[in-house]
Amino acid sequence: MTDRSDTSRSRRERPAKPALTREGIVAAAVAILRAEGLPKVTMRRLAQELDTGPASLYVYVRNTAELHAAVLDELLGTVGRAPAEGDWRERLERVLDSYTEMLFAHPSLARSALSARPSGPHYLNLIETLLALLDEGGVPPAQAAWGVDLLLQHATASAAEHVETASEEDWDALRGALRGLPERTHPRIAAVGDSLLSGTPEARLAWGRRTLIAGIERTAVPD
Amino acid sequence: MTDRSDTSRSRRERPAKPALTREGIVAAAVAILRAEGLPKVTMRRLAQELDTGPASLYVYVRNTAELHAAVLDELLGTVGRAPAEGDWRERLERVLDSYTEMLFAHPSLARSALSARPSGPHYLNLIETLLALLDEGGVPPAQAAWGVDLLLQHATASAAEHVETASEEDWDALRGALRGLPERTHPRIAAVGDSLLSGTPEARLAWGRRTLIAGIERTAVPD
DNA sequence: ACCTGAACACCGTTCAAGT
DNA sequence: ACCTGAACACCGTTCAAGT
Repeated sequence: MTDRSDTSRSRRERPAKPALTREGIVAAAVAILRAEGLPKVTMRRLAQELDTGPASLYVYVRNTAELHAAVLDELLGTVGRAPAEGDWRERLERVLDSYTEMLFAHPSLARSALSARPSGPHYLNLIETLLALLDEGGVPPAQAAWGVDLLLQHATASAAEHVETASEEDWDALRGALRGLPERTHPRIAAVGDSLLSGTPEARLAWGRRTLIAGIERTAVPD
Repeated sequence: MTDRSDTSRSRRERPAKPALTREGIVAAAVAILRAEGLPKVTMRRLAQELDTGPASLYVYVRNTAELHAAVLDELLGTVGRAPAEGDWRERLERVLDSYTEMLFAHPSLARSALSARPSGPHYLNLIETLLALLDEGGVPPAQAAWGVDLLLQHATASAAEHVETASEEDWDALRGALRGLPERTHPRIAAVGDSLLSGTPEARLAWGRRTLIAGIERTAVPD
């Protein structure tokens, strides 16, 4: 079944092995991400894919976190620019939607994006686009700046929540716990019923976004 | 220097070794968390602390994720209840503050809380408290239910952003990238200047919270 | 039922040595 | 300067065997 055996080892049949450069490394990392997910994008696995040892990668990449950040910015390339039609609200939501969709496809990347502040060119383009849309909507600059952070955090965190770490069982556990609570000790939970868990991810995401925008429009930043 | 050598190995000088029960395991995990942070709270390290092999822990804990969730709920015990004084807004902010403070002290726990939906008793108490405060503020139940999720996500994500993974360098990188952008291609970023990175974490957190609450108060949930 | 030693299948990162 | 083999110091989880 396994074919990394002796007989096939020396045949050169690996298709399009990327060069050992930063670009080639990132390209190979994206390929592994697409095929098997971020947890498999490890230094060792990547080195194997590039027919070298893990130590070689450290010439081009500081560490695993930086590698993951580079992968994120690469995927962000598909998101950047704003759509041309609709009023600013619609367009804002569409840009955020495209960012979110990308992250929903790779939740573990969202997770890493939360702690490793991205600063790649595609990320900067996204910020520029969002700022322009909020400006068009008449949101004061300082408020818009902090607002962009909040909107991106919301999208990123929502995606990160979907890493598939037995999370179906977590949900069942929470659902069960909520239903089993006596009204006497937890009256408000009983009162809201299933609302705590209702709605599709998309519906909750859209509501969250509208809620954030409504707040951003009317909450001034401190001096 | 190292004293896990032969001579000291058989002396029993470990203070207050917790019993091999779920409670004892969680207690030991919390102790390691407090002393050395979540990354050190591993099955192997924990087993070592409890003078046993890692395999023994699997009788009481399904896997590492479940262990971390149990640790989170344990620490959540210090947060639960609402303060008695002030109007609902002040009290809401204080409860969220106490939740946030705990997570800021353990950012990696926040990170794991984002993907492993908590469902422990202390977490349920926190939800109940937040729902009661929003109800007191006149927020419709369904809106409050989704709002609680948004508020907790904001607090958790903000804490998770602070995992110390060379993040000082990330910040510098972002700051430098923002400053180096030509006004021609990125006019809005140039226009908002330092606003994108301004403010203390506390100030941004407080603004985010007020922004969220303002939005939650006036954004209806879809039917 | 509970506990364990040993094994399987991995990790990130560093460093001395080579080219 | 770039690249590497080998090592160091770890991981989570399973399983057959013991009590």
